[in-house]
Amino acid sequence: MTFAQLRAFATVARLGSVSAAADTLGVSEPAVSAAVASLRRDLDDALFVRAGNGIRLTAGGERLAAAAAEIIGLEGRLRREVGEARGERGLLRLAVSPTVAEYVSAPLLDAFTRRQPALEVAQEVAAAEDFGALLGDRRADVALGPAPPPEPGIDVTPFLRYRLIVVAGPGHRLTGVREVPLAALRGERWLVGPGGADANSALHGFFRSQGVPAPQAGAFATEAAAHAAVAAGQGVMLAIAHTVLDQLRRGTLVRLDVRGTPRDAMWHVATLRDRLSPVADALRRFVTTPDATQAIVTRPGGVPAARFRPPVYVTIWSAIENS
Amino acid sequence: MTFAQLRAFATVARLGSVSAAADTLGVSEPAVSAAVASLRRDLDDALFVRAGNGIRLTAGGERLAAAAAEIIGLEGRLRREVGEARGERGLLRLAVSPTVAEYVSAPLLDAFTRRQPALEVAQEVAAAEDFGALLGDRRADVALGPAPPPEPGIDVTPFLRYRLIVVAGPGHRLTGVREVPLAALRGERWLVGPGGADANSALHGFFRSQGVPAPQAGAFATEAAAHAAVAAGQGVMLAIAHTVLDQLRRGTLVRLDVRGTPRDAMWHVATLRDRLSPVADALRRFVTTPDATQAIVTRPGGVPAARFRPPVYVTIWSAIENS
DNA sequence: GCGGGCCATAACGGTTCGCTTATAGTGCGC
DNA sequence: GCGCACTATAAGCGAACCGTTATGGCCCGC
Repeated sequence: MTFAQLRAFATVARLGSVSAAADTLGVSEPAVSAAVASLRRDLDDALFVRAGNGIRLTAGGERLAAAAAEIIGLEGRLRREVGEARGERGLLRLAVSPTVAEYVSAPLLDAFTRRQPALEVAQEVAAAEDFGALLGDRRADVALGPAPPPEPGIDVTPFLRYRLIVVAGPGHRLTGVREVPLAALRGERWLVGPGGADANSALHGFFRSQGVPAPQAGAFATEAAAHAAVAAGQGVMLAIAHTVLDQLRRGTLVRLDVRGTPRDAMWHVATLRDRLSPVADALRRFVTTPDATQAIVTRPGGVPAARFRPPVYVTIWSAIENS
Repeated sequence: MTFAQLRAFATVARLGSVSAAADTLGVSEPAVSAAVASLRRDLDDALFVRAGNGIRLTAGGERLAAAAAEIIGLEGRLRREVGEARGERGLLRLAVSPTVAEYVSAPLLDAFTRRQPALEVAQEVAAAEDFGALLGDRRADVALGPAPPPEPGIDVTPFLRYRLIVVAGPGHRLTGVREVPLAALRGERWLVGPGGADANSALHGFFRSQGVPAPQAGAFATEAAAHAAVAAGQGVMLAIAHTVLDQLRRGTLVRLDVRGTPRDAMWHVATLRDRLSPVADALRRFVTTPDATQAIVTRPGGVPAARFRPPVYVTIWSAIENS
């Protein structure tokens, strides 16, 4: 499999014709046909079949078309980035957990980049289990989130304590009751944000610690959307205290005094132990400063839109295992 | 540039040594050295320099390492996906705008996949301008969001009307005032969600329509977080009415009767005009049904976490332009 | 039925790749 | 200063790649 072959197939898939692809690529038709034949052999899939006066992609061909376009796009980005790297400003690549992406990284980076003007920051959202792989493959310089599993060569230090509390809508029947046992909430609908589906989420950990099997939760695309649903009385939720402070103060959410809460947890910063770039090291040291904590906890009215870059979600596939 | 060369360089970057990389790759040291030399020539960058008893990546080398790991990971995913495509259940690839990702796609897909059990859905978040490229490159079967710019071969049809209103925190000085001119809100802090930074966001369109230059907005990682900040009195915002219905009813947000609002807008579904897969066509038809509208507007308590897959953000690079 | 469009295969040459072994250059530490 | 560890280059060889022209098979439409 080569880039040229992928480009040939992507063009065929896009135009729906081998000869048209050969035309736009500026080569003869058998050249494209040979590229496809090579991919067919390599991937053991017909990729497309003739269908009357045209072709129809197989299921494998559909997926190859998508992946080929993505890979070719990445190759272009690669050339651009390496070309632009000469004498350019630094690039800091951050891996963050979904919750950090939603509540921590924007104010944190806003504060950090004010101190480091000529700096470009790219964010990727990933699960904490993948932080080690991302750092090891140099896809990220710094990772922020729950503590990843320990790994040789990876340095993990806590930087911010947060508390998890159970919140519900106003007027909940258990409002004001002290030391509610978790079992008393049986039958409640538990709501979670985007990271809540997997087995080592905060919710699962909390239930495990209380010896109660984890409930079937309702998932929302963001934590804040789950907060709003809880405020509307659609369920209860294990929330990060400082993200719901305003709502608690205004009474749109109420805290339930569930046994086992408040539950303390820490966000961690993970980096490679050695060969750390200066910017990465600066961020690693910055996150533990009071300034950083201040920026995160007293979240202001959003960061200036011009300085805001939404994070990018990624899926991790180990880079080395592939033949 | 070949996959083998990228794999060689990624291994060098990960291990910080050419000979160690040769060792783990099971080849001689000059083989790896030659691969690196070829990349150096190709990209016109030293990639790494010897630094005492080891190597140090250049800025270009850092970026290449990250991109190489990503490309190689993609190649592995490609092989897996094509291999698994045989006789498997269908795959529906969806491109959605940030707002659709936050408020529309989860309930919509939950309702849709109940009718189509053996279906896997992958979501990518992108700007509406890129919908055409994503569909053309076969990276997406269906796109949902604001109307993308018209393009030959792309079919765009509206499927859901929504209204934009201006909301503020309770007790805002302009509460109850009729027909507030936009100019009267000068000095207000405008808050936006993740899509609000670019020039053809809803906020920019609204200000343009009123002949007022767009303000410097405060950006949040999610729309819901911006709602919460508005409720806390940190600013005003142009919100999608049905996403703040509960808050308006409870009085945690109030609507300001700004001239030009409510402003109607439509979400559109975009597909290729021909060669549409059966599932894609089914979804295209489903989104306009009352069932779909119902599922979106009366957003329930989140979709079951087991059925939830967070969307993936992507950056678009045209696949064909690269040499 | 037959021409024409379209894709697949064959045969072949020039180039690059990927690997080897051998050897030269470079910087660190004793 | 010299050995040592590490990287870079050279030379050579087989395989794969990328392109061409020529030709065959298949399906559609006149």
